[in-house]
Amino acid sequence: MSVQERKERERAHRERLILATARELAEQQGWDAVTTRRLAERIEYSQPVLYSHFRGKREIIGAVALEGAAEMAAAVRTAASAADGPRARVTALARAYLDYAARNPAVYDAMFQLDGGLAFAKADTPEPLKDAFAALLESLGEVAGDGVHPALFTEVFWAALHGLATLTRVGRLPPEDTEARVELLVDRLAVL
Amino acid sequence: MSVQERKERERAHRERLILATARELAEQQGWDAVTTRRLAERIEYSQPVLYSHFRGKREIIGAVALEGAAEMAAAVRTAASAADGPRARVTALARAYLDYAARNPAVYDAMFQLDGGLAFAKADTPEPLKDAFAALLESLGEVAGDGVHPALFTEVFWAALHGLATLTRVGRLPPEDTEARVELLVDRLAVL
DNA sequence: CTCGGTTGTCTAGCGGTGCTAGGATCACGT
DNA sequence: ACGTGATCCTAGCACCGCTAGACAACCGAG
Repeated sequence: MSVQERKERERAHRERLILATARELAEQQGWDAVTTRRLAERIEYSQPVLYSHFRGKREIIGAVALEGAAEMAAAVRTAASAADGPRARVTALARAYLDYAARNPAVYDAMFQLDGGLAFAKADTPEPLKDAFAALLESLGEVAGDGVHPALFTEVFWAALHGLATLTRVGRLPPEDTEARVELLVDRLAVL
Repeated sequence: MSVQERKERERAHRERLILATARELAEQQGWDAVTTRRLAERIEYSQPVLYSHFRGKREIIGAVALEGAAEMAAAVRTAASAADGPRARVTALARAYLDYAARNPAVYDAMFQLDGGLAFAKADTPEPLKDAFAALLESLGEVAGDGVHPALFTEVFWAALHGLATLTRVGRLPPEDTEARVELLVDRLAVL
């Protein structure tokens, strides 16, 4: 069965190559530039090969989005765990979130702006997405305040971060004041 | 010169027809369904006519976005002016904002999700966009709190609303708890 | 070692997209 | 009545996501 195993390894390797290439291309030139033809050319295979790994372009975007969700969850947890006290934790979380979005705009787009064919707020929500929300909940739940459901508070805080990230990204909010906005958000929303 | 005037009237009328049709089609079947061919067919003209009014599809989306910004500014002002006291005003504003986004998802997409080729946070920002922000500022400025710049506060509050609107729209936040989220947001962010 | 069959890949093409060049047609002013 | 200029349409370009069908390369059995 060694032959089969080798083939599976190669196949998995190529799948990672596809995703890495798609992501790289998207970060460099935007998702519009990620066409199946260009992507195929970059990985030095023909177009149909892509379809033996993914159902279509949507699924490629979705796969990149899941990667991003896992990375972001890790980034948020790392930042939060390195901070002392609830206030520092929440601030670090917010900064880490916005920082990730700013540094990986294409991945963030894949997660929230584009249609990656992913389900949400349902039973069949992919694990990385649920875990990313859980990562936020871990630090935000403790500052929800009395009588406020931690999940509801997390949703609102998350929505605020998402709004800041997207509006900043499209140039509607000047990037200079990001730090001031984060402080205002944490000061007001969190019950410390 | 009456002939020329009549032609200009007809031309303006046709331009409104294009925008109304694009918007209707987008609300019915999403922006993906708004192709130049379908749009041309619906207005009963050939494709190139569209290009005598707009540079391309982007500009059509942009024009719909500007319409939407004006409408939303009006909706927000109406809601705010009908409320007594700062707290009721801010709550009404938030509800009006989210309500407009929920009732006109395609227009909201044109404003914030799609590339309508519009400039922001710059000198050449179109008037309706600046005015929509001004409409928010009018009611939100008075609850910014001491030592907080009204514009900065408005940006943060707006971002939170935008986040709630978009995350709800794509199914990431369950719509049932919208009211609870609005109350939490107003309670915490606004200084009453 | 040969050979049948499976597995994998590519070429070619379909219907659709946004956009445009060039010709026909119509309505106007003289 | 007629030349002229504006207006509109037909036809086509290059590109898109996606797929059918031909072809080659490899595997295991005899």
